Amino acid sequence: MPQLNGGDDLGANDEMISFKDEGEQEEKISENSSAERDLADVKSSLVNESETNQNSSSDSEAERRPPPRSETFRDKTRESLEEAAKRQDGGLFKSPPYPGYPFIMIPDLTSPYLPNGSLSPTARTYLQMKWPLLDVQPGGLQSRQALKDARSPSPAHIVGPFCWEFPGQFHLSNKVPVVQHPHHVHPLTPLITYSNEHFTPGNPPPHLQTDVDPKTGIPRPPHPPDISPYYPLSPGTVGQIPHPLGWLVPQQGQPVYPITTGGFRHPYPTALTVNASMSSLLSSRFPPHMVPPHHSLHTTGIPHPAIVTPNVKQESSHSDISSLNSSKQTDAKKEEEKKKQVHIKKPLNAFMLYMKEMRAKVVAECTLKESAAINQILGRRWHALSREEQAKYYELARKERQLHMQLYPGWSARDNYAANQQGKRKKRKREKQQAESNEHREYFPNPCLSLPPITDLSAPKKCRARFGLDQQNNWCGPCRCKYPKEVSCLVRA
DNA sequence: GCACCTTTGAAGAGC
DNA sequence: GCTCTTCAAAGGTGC
Repeated sequence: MPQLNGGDDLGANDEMISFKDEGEQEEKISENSSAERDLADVKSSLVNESETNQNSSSDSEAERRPPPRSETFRDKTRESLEEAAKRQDGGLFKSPPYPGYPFIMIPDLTSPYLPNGSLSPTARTYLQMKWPLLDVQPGGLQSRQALKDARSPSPAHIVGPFCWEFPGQFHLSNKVPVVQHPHHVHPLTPLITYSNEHFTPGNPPPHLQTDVDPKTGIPRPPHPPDISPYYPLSPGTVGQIPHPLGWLVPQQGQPVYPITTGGFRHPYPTALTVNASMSSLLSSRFPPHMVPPHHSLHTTGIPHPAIVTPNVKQESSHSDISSLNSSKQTDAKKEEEKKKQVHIKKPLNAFMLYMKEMRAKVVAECTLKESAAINQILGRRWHALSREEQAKYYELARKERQLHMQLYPGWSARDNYAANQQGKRKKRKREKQQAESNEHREYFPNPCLSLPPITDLSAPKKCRARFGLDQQNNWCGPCRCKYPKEVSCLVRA
């Protein structure tokens, strides 16, 4: 975990290891010719090919990316560590780039409208800064439309294929039925100020189909005024699109803040100012597991994508008729829902936030669709990022964790361990690894030498973890010397 | 329908 | 204190 106050590591240790592994892996790949390596080569070449294509299409990025392995990330990390050692002052996070985030940024939008109904200057400035595509003019119809759009757009919305091609769709996760944020974008994403490239006006790539109204021929806004499965709307509130600030800013169409038909009501009540005391107060009265599953509302009344309610598909009917037809099923489902607890997701880490933002871009740049390959590219790009760029994501992730802690004080990552079919996956993985280990043992007397390159380095750690420092006599030979250079070999010496 | 792949990071488990 | 494992996202793939 990056030491937010203690230094400049930013997960540097792990990065060092990972980066080093990657380099060594490439070296070893050239030396070995097993079938697995060949497969890995194929995959790697696929990724490299994609990256090559990206380079041809994006010279600026190619210039930004460090030359392969010569000026390695390891070197950068070493320099940074030395720098941090000199400073001893808390490193990058001494003065976070977003002090008070997100609570300081929000008040500007908590009351985006002036009493006369026009958009407030601050909100206008914010919207224009965040989404230059928006034509936010004071008081005009455009401003209202802009704000309406602004309730949902985000970087991914504007450039990515995930937004308007699959509006209001659900995603069924491998593990738990998950209802996504309507537009597959993290609610904090719009608050990210570290990159403006996604906000650059421009036409989507040709292969990204713009949703065009078949009747008018006019491209529809990225988010059709459809009924959001995440924020169900009553017929009278159709067209009220969720705000881009997601769960941080209560939606106009949300049941928790109903809008009267008489006029425009102040849509952002004081509940918006979620602070620790309030959150703790509410949570003390209403434990997270007691949060009503509908609409993923937190005890504060604010929906959060981390709250996942199972079997919500039936709740997202797109018409009254279908809702009536499904009412019986819904009743039956409700009983099942009661049995199942609300699934609160883990907060996203820095890399996940980075992936979430950059995935659409990579998908657009490359023709790849497989997430596995895309993630490989993103992983390399992540390492290619400068420390300052990474720091922004680390900071954002830190804020997210803090917010998550405030919203769900009693939540623990351990809760989600059990949620995954009682460790079924864990067991399966363990069995798989055990089988692999046994396989290696069959052909190679020393398991550490037989493992693939990356795990080869971790293998000595396994001996240490398996037998402990006290029983080093049980360690295999290479483990004694390879891993604990400073421990085992010194002991033997 | 579900697990897997693939990435990094955070956090819990276990030794 | 260290390593290992799981889970976050994403969507194609295979069984």
